[in-house]
Amino acid sequence: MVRGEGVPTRERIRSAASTLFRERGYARSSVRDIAALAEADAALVIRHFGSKELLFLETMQPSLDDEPLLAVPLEQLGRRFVEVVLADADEFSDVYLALVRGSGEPSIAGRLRTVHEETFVRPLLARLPGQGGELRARLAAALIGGLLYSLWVVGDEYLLAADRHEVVERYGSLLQDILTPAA
Amino acid sequence: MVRGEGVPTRERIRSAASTLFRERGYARSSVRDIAALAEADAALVIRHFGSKELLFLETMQPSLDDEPLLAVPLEQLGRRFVEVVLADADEFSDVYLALVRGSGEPSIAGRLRTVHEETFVRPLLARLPGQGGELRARLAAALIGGLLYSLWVVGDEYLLAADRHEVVERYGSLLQDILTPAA
DNA sequence: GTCTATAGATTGATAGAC
DNA sequence: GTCTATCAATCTATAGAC
Repeated sequence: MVRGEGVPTRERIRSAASTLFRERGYARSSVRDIAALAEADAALVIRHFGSKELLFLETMQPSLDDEPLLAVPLEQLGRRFVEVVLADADEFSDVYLALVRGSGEPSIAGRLRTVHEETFVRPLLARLPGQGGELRARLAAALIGGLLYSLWVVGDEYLLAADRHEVVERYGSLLQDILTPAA
Repeated sequence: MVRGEGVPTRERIRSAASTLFRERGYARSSVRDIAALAEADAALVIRHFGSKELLFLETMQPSLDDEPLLAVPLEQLGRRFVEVVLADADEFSDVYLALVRGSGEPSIAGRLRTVHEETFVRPLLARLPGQGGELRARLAAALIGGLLYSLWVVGDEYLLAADRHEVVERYGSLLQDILTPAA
């Protein structure tokens, strides 16, 4: 690592924005703060990305690796989904939290809706064809959201400290119940 | 209704703050906006309530009428809880949404935690004594939160338009499953 | 209790030299 | 591409007259 070398300003700004938005959220991160962290000029932030809002939308794009989800038999999808969500939590939770907390801003609310749709609803819906599938998929997505909400938005310390395998087992089996009802 | 009569300024400010915080959230509601809606002076807002933050905390105190929850047999608590949450949604959802969206602010995050604890976890925990009760109560609270999250934060239009009785039946029976497991 | 006036800081964004 | 300088608006909060 040589000082003055390498990373283009635009990338340094992107990286700094990603860090700050995840740590403090949209409202509490100023363009000046981002510029300072990137060791760049505040004017360049706007110059490169148009506005603070566009910069937020460009950097806050959470994605789950849902490849493993599609590969597993339907009877195991419940536990598997919870497992994947918790496993990717480090990459996923901060960004997701920023979207939830920023969702007072209409454009951010739209992004949250899209992410919820694409990440939670769509993969489930694909596995639940036929009558009643959509309601079950959306209630299942609500259930997933509830776990993230409890862990990352509320910050339930008991759950955060709980044995992960037990949470996967318990909550995953609930999820399984709505995907493939016993009765 | 006679102009110039009646309602004290302090109450007009409180009412205006409640309206604006619920409609726009914490970050997007300014002291000036609140004063304007209350037809009062901006300085009086601070004078009466100390700060914008204290005004928010004083006005945003959601409460569920959990009387019906205590009266019902444990075997019916799942559906009943979902029923109550959805029935009180008009009073409850806006305030809860404001807390979630404002939870980037540490003091608001604390309030959200308290409300989650008192409103969701405590009533369930009271009904689930004995070993493993706390984990079940907290996972159940997560499940409840997930429904509110899907409906009010994400705004899942399919669920919002769905038959309420069916949602109560389906989601309530999931909740029941974690309160009183079949196996 | 209520108001005017304003402090004092911070905000997002732009113009224009280099 | 990068910078200085700054605009113009907004913000919370306070001081002090009435």
